[in-house]
Amino acid sequence: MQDETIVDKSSIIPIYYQLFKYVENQIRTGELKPGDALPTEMELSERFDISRMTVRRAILELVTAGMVYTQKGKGTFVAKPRLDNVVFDLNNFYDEIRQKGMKPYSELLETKIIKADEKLAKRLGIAVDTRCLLFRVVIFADGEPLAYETRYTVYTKSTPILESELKDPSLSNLAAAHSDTVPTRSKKVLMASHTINEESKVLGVKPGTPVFLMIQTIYDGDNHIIAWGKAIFRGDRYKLVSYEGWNTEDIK
Amino acid sequence: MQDETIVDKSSIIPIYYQLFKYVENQIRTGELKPGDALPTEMELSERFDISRMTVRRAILELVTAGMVYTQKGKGTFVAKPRLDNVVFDLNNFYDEIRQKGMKPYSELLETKIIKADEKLAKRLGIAVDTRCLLFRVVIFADGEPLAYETRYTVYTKSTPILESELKDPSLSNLAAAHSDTVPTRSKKVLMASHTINEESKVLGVKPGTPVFLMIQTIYDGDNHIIAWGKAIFRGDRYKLVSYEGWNTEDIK
DNA sequence: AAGTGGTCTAGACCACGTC
DNA sequence: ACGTGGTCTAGACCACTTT
Repeated sequence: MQDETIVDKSSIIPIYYQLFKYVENQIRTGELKPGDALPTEMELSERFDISRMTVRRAILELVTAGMVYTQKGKGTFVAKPRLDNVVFDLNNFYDEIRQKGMKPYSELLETKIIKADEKLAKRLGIAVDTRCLLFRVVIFADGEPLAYETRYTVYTKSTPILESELKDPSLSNLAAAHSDTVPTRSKKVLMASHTINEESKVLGVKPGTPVFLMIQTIYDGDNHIIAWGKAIFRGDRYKLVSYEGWNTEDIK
Repeated sequence: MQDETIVDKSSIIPIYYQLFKYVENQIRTGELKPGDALPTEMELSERFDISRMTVRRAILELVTAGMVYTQKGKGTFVAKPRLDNVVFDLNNFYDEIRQKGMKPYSELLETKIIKADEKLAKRLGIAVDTRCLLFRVVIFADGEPLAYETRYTVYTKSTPILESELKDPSLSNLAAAHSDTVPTRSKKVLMASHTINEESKVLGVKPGTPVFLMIQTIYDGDNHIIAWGKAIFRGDRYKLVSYEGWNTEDIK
């Protein structure tokens, strides 16, 4: 009992991928509906005359894609698309701007070495008066100011500030260049806010313009904070888009 | 040549998982640094006296976790943590509120059947005057208004509006209940904005308070729009948090 | 030619759920 | 007792990279 019309064993395309696409299509077209059981692994193995391990590889891909779920001792079932979750995925400003077909450019407003005051010392988890590096940067898209960032790193290495850092700046690069340890983790918090006076001037907008406010903290492997940053970006120019569910390619 | 001190073959814990954790730890502690090559699959297989397929399973987990990458014909290498990407992952309001230890509750301001005007018809991709269902809901956390949602769905089924829908409302549930087709995809756009008069009153804040504005569109399997919604949530009460890199559990 | 990861096989035993 | 998915083995051949 076998069916070669679906799976071509002589094809260059891996068998597991062919089977994955076959089942994916069955789900997409509604032939298999949420809650329905898939054929058992043995059944698929026999039907297409392929080994069970190969079937399992295909099912693993479906599980990873969130389209099916398995239950030990029971079977494999079609999942309901989870549409109530939202995932906003964005890259650094430079890549995001380029991706939209615009030209990124950044202007360094200020860079200096300072001694940490109480507030900064707390943010970086260091002692007061520790030497720190301060950066103020404005990021432009096609000549228009889009974001305003303030960054701090501990300045332990006395490394000179390189031109290259100013060209495509990101907090983690900054942290990597001026720290003894390797940045491995980051935490970012996004809030809705509006500009105050200084920020309005820098971004060239009216005071009170809606903005996103993002606080970033970068950690090394020992969970020590090695950098802290605040980014403000214009709500009228920047949107976060999220696609959820199956085969979201079509609506992008 | 084998080493049983790392991998315990008699343990209940799967071998591939033990190996995964072992390598993960080597990377985490810096014993293996970004760019370093992992031992070859054959080498790991012989060293721990386990089959190559099991070694591959462990490596697959590391690849999925973004900690290593493979190159055909060359080897497997430790990846650099990508810290410039941001992923904001949030559930529906009810789950988010519960997760923060607060009590969610929603109040239905209005629900009625309307005929689509031009603007709504365009948003839902339907003809003008098509019958639609309108929902206006305020969502509370511990008695304090947090979000204000306006939702529209095409009203083809004449399904009665159930009490259960009002208890834990979400746009996709609404769409599922009042549409002939199954919601399988959604698009959400997040913007920074501020309240206007009506929204300020409903949320009990001053006009001009910073808010997140989220536009949701729900599609069925044929990419027809079956629901559209606008959600406004308070910027002073709601934050989006994102963790990136390796082992972000520790800093949560 | 030798070594690497990518795919695939045909078995095996296990824990779990159902009957 | 039986069927299910979860793990594991000891081979095999392939495409690719390096020597």
